[in-house]
Amino acid sequence: MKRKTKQRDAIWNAILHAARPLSPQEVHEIASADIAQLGIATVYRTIRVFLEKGQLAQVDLPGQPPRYEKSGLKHHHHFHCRQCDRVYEMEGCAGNISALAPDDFVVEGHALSLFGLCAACQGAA
Amino acid sequence: MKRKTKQRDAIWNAILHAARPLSPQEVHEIASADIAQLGIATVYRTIRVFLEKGQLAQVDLPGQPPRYEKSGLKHHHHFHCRQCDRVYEMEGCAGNISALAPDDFVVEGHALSLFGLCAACQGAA
DNA sequence: GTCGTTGCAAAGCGTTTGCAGCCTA
DNA sequence: TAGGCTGCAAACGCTTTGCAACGAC
Repeated sequence: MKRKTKQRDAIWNAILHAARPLSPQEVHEIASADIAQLGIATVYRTIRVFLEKGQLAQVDLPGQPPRYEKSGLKHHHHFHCRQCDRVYEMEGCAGNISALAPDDFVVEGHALSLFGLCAACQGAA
Repeated sequence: MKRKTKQRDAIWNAILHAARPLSPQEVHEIASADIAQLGIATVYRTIRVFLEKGQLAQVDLPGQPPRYEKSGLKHHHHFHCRQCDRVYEMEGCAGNISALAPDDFVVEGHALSLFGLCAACQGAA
């Protein structure tokens, strides 16, 4: 990344102002409000550049395409609403999870996610 | 599913005898030992039929294509080896995980997975 | 013989890449 | 002006679907 462009500004702003991890499609939709004919390929390329620079973190949930949030957040997990498909941040972490693995396995990390209905979708149901 | 065929036998046996969840490709490779020119499309179609019949359960891990294991196993979680890419079953479950979600969210379930190196890959390293 | 099932090839779908033109520095 | 960046369209990898032939019952 050598140059500052309005496409990159729009993409970065979209991610920064969202309070939750966004999929490439979500980023594209939001950033398109600023730049009408923004190409989806540019979104993918720019996300990758941000990842390599360490500005973005990839959020993988089971059975879901990757989403992205700004990096540097402290250890946390996610809640996936099965109705609106949005992903929310959750603070905290259940401890002692590594103990579940066999003794001769090396545990490098863990992923935990909850799913169900978010407050908004619960009210709408 | 109305008829018994050697393709379905081979696919079911592959899954049954594996002690871990298998991807469609893994199923195809294993079952191909029985039936040389087994088509990958048949594997996908048959897996779907087994899913609909409830004989199979889908195992989704973050950032991974779906894998499949026979259904009816008691609540458990998985370990993903980043070296050999295999997925292993783990017994047990860290309790009280639902408490992480906001109070006004409805938690329907959780997914927990560990990643690192399995015993075999650790020895090889 | 019927019709559920199969293998092959084509179609889908989300993501990546090639390339000519654009635009930042 | 140079060359990084963009949009478009083609290419990709994995999964699904269409279709004619096969084979279980």
